Amino acid sequence: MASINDVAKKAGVAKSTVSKVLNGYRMVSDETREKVEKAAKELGYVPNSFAVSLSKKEFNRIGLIVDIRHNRQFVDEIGMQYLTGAFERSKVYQMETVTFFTSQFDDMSADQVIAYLKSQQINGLIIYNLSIENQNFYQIVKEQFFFCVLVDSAITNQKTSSVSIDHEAAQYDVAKQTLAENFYIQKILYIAGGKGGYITNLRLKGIRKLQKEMGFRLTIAYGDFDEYTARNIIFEYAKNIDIIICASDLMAIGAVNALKEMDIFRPVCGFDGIALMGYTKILMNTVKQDFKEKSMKAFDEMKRLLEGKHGRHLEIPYEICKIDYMDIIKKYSRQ
Amino acid sequence: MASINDVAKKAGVAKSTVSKVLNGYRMVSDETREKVEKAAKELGYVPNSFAVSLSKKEFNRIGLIVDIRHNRQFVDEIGMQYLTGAFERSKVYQMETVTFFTSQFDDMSADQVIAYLKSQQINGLIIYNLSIENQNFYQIVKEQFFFCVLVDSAITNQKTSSVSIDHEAAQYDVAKQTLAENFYIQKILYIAGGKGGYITNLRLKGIRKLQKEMGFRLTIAYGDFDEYTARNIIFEYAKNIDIIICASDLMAIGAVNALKEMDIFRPVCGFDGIALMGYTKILMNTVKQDFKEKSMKAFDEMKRLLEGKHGRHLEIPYEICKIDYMDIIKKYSRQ
DNA sequence: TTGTACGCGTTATCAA
DNA sequence: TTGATAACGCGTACAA
Repeated sequence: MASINDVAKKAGVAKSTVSKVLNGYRMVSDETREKVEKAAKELGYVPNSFAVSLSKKEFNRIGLIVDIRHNRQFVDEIGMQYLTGAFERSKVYQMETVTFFTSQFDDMSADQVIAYLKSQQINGLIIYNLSIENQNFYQIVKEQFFFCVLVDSAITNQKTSSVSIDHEAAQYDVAKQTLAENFYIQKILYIAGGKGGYITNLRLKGIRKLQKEMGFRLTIAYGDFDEYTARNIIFEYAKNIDIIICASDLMAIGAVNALKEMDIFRPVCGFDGIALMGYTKILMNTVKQDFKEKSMKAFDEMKRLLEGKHGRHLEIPYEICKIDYMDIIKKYSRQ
Repeated sequence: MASINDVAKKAGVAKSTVSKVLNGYRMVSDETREKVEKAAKELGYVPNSFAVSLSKKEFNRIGLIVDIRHNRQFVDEIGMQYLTGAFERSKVYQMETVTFFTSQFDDMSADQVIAYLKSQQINGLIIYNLSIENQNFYQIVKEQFFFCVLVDSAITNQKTSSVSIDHEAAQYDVAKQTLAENFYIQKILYIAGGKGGYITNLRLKGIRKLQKEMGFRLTIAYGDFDEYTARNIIFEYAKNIDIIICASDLMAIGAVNALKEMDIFRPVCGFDGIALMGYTKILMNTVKQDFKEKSMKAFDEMKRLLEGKHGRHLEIPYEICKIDYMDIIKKYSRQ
């Protein structure tokens, strides 16, 4: 790899001059500029970004933390959209990005994680779907070791922003709509996420608010965002229930499939609007979010934090709809 | 951020001594070792990886190139598994990894891509599912600008290895098995991938080999690995066909759904073994690969190349099976 | 066993 | 307008 010294030698100038030319300083004669540019081109010179960072004392790298431990299909699809959104923005802002899956940190303490990230010169973290069990990152966020943007969690502090939809309102809306489409509803089964989880509690608040308004009987079970668990919950409760509201599409899919096996019908609604829903061929209400858009917003917010602004909460829109198979395959078709 | 100088000052030793202690040199007295370790700990010292690289002249970063332009669901699921596999290995080998989606490079020339990657100090590329249309990366691989490992393509040269299953044999096997399960098969429709694609041609070879052996009538259509396209192909051809062999699960899913709409039954088989298949509730033969395992093998191979070994082709095993919904949700359940 | 001095590739300052 | 030189943080011969 040709270095700036090689270019300088070839062009017959000092390396500081090369640096000036290549960084667009204006106080250079056209003659030397041409000499330098020619030499650089011929040598295929590309500046060493490590040396640039070192010299400029700028080490701005953003870590993308994707929680990949569970919710396989769910996370697959959403995670990929998160990444594409972030990558797109990182290119625009010329900020370097490093991707991590939380599973990489499973056997580390918080201190070790911090040391590891710092050694990689990371000073900003975008954390997607931080789950309550992830003690390490909760601590990292709280103690403000890095600038953080949380997607779908909602801690904010001086160095931390959060980006998410209004989970409470969304859960309220999707449930209400589903109820409106069905008559004689008395008993509702709500399959929540993980017990004690932040998002889980917000969504629970939404369903409770609706309960207060409409006065149905509410049974709550925790499905842990897990399809298989939701399935078993259905087997246990569904017979004496009129309708099932799920805190995620994946659990809703598990629920519908269990109902089919029981050979009974109950209306079900989900949450997230994942494409997988289309493949089940079941048209049910769900809360659709634009994950890529959300991720781009998160990146914008990171930039703001890096510029010294104070952390804040950002809300993004959602939509109640049904996911249709044909829409999905057409949307992603190459035709 | 504390630097090595700060540690040295605090410990009252020279920075070279600090370096020696922290890098495990043995020729240090216990006394100074303790002093240094204490100081480092108190300051929360973490070496600057940029400076380390610069000093050691080691810039080993591996770029992971994921082709994300199309095959949405397909790529979602598989891409994520590729990434987890690579990340796992990168941690073991202590090699830094940078993730790219090909869409980031869409508006760049090959030279620009090379310059960009080089400026990021990348000298190894693991390229997943390089499609024939991706001229840039084909050129990059061929002209050997970086050490490359191709997953599911098969160029090899001095600096390039490839890792894949035996596509020809796999296509042959899955088709043969599917035929064996059905009688009176005369006319076969083969929905291939992209015209002229490397993998597409290999799989075509497999089906043609079977045709020679068994003597059925073979119709070939190009589905472009696209579900929607496969669907339309079915509408056009399926009536006069006994069985449908697809070069990907996604196309197979599109095919089955189209058949259902036509209200006719035809045996179908797929290729890849993706989890999505389970959600369609259609039990069909497919070629199952372990994508994570494949990605780890690719990383191992990259390490080999970096050590100066010659590029080569690596074959990994596959399995003919049916993807069952219950297996899938149990496998990924947290219970 | 410890410290000095240099080099890695770059930018920035200041003198020429 | 250009060039020498000092940083940036670290590793490492080599000298002490």
